Amino acid sequence: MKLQEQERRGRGRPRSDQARRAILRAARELIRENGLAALTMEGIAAKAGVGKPTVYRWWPDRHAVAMAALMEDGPSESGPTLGEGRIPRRRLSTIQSLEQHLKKVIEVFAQPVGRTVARMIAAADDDSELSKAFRNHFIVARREEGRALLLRAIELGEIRADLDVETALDMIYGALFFRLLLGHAPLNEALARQIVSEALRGMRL
Amino acid sequence: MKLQEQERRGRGRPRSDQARRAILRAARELIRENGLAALTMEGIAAKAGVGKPTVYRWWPDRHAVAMAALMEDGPSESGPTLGEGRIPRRRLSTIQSLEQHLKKVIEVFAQPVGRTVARMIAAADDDSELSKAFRNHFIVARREEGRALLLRAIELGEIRADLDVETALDMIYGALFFRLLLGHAPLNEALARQIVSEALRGMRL
Amino acid sequence: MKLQEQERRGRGRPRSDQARRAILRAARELIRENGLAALTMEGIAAKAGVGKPTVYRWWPDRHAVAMAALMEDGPSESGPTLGEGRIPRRRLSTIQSLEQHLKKVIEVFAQPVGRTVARMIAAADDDSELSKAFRNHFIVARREEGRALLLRAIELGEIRADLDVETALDMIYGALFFRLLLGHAPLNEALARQIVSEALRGMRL
Amino acid sequence: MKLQEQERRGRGRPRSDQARRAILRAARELIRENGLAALTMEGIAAKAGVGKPTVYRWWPDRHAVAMAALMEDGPSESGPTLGEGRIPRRRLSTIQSLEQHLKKVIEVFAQPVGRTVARMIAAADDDSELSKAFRNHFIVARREEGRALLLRAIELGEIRADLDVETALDMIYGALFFRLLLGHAPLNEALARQIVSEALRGMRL
DNA sequence: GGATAATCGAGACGGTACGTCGCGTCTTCAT
DNA sequence: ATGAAGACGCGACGTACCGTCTCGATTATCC
Repeated sequence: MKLQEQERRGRGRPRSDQARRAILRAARELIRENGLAALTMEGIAAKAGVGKPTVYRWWPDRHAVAMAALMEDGPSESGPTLGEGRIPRRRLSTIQSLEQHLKKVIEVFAQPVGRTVARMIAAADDDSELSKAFRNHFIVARREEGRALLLRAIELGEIRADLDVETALDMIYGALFFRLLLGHAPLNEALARQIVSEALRGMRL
Repeated sequence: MKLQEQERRGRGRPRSDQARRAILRAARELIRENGLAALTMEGIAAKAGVGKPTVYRWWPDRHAVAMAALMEDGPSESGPTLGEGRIPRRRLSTIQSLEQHLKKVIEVFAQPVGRTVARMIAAADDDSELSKAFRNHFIVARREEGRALLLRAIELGEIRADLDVETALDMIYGALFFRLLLGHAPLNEALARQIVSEALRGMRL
Repeated sequence: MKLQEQERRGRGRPRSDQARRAILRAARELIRENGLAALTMEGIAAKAGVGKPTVYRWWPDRHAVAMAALMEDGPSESGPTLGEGRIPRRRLSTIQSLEQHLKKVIEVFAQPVGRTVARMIAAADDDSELSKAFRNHFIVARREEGRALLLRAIELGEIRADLDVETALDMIYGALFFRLLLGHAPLNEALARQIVSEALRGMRL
Repeated sequence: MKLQEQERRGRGRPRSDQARRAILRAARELIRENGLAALTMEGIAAKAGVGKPTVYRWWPDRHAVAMAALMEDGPSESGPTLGEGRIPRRRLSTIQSLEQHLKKVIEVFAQPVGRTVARMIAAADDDSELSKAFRNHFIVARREEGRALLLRAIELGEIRADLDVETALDMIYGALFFRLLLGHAPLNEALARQIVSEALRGMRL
């Protein structure tokens, strides 16, 4: 990261970070107001009080601006649910922590912006760096939290050691994603409990 | 219902089903050739040898045409995997049948059109009848097959009777969907086995 | 004429003169309401409660319908201003009659429909029978009245006998037409007097 | 006025006069090739190698483009027929000059483009600035030449001083217009002589 | 009186052009 | 020499009418 920034240094006057922030702020508000489909580069530039070429200088298309905008203040990190000293403090088992974690994830993604984020991830048909970063920011990071919990649970002997962790994670987070995008059943906190409960029976020693 | 239909009949030139089919055929080919993003109403009309208003007379936007087109000859039904007489013939347990079924689903959705279908489902942010029909056609119908298999398995005593079938189904199919849309891991036949295997341990008596 | 009508007779359902009248009536009202430019075949058919093909069966395009409609109840004939017994009765000289005649013509064409008629005549770039009939109905017929008056004036020795009647008529009616279409000066009754006055000095013995 | 112009300057890319000229040129050629009725905004834009919005940025509709196009190189000015030193040189009386002038006007308007121009003037039912400019360019300017000639003739004692010049001008030019638009009689050079001759008898001392 | 046939209202059809919107690029001026 | 402003070429949008056609229903003449 730092290397990239340093590479950029030296050539000409640095770009106005103020313009960049105005653009992202405008994009964010427009998405909230009218949804992703109604987001246009022209609208962003106009709302940000910025020329269109300035927007294009930073991002190649509206999708990229939207991703950047949502990553800046989208659903916030769910926080350090896995603090070393935290679990003992609350006397939560690792599995209970997983359920708590899933509840938070559900809470975030059940909101309008969360749904937008999920749709953007699903709809993206490219493999640009930004797309990867976006997926990583919103999904993979959470899945990593889940993985850490599962590994810790194995370590602690709460679940069986020969668990296929990757598949288990896809089943857990996939169930959330599936309900969110399909809409065939509610995406509420009860789901967290149900998922953990069902998964647990398969993961028990 | 009948009254409405009767009211509608008899007046004016009837809609040309030939035009309808030509439109869907053109849309299908265009999607296969250039992908969903490059699909335009104008292109569809031109390729179908049809006026633009005729396309709009049938469907409100390109998304709807695409859905209708893919539903007409998208990934075909995976077939009657649960025929009464079939399972004994092949000597497959219900759970083995589920794995076979998942393999077929994966096979279909791993193909380009399958990915397109999945993205369309995920990206749809409306609840129109067509959207529901599309989801039903491609996802819900398969999930129903899965449910039938699980219920049969319960009946036959292959898995525990107090299983939360809905959650289990969301975990199974969600895992597929998740991998397909996130692309963080391959969507291959091995996944079917892994999913069933992991899920099974939780579903055993 | 009768032969043509007899030739037309046949087996099928005869054309509905009621439909014809409804079409012309609708066209007339639409012209009055929104002007000629806003007149459409669809609008006419809808307003007349008639199918489009029925309109096309009678007239080839909207211009033709408009002409037919305006000819049916456009500016009415200015009446028999040249009745043999009428002039003596009113003790008007032929030239005074000409002025009266021009006043009536001006009165008609100064109205909105009159302006529409004039524009239609000017804008027509075809030489169809209907166009000729239209010009004849609204312009030539009046010019003929003028010619009759001039010829009579010559006969009576009110103006010189070697007058170029055709040119004189074009100058008289052309002046009206010119003001109407150019709009550079008012088209009012005073003009009738001015035209006759100026023309007369050139037409006197 | 100057303030408005100054306000407008400096911001943004200036309008391309090259595009403007290409549009007018294309419109002119299309009118000559297929006539006014076949002129479309789309055709103009395509032929000019310009986007449709650019055409609309300059003119509101096809009529306006046509007017602007014809004004740029329509029938050229008939030239300084009333040069101070010219009349004596050619030993033409003012009235003879008027006849010459009318011949030139006739020559121009008897050509296809001249007829188109006349029809456009007649058909225009608005009072936009452009319509006025168009009428002024093609008709009023010539009528002004005629007025100058008549006024000079009065000055020189060639015609009577109490002539109603405006009415006389309308009769003279109206006769041309009338024949052009009605087409009931030829619009040729003989007409110039006839008009002047007939008008003169009324204008003589 | 039944068959035949042209017309009727209705409205979908293949088209053309409309006028607008947004794209991504460019050109100019002010800072 | 950057950045806002905004025009540019382009292409698709969704709509309005065009003039034609295909329906079922109606209304006349002819056999």
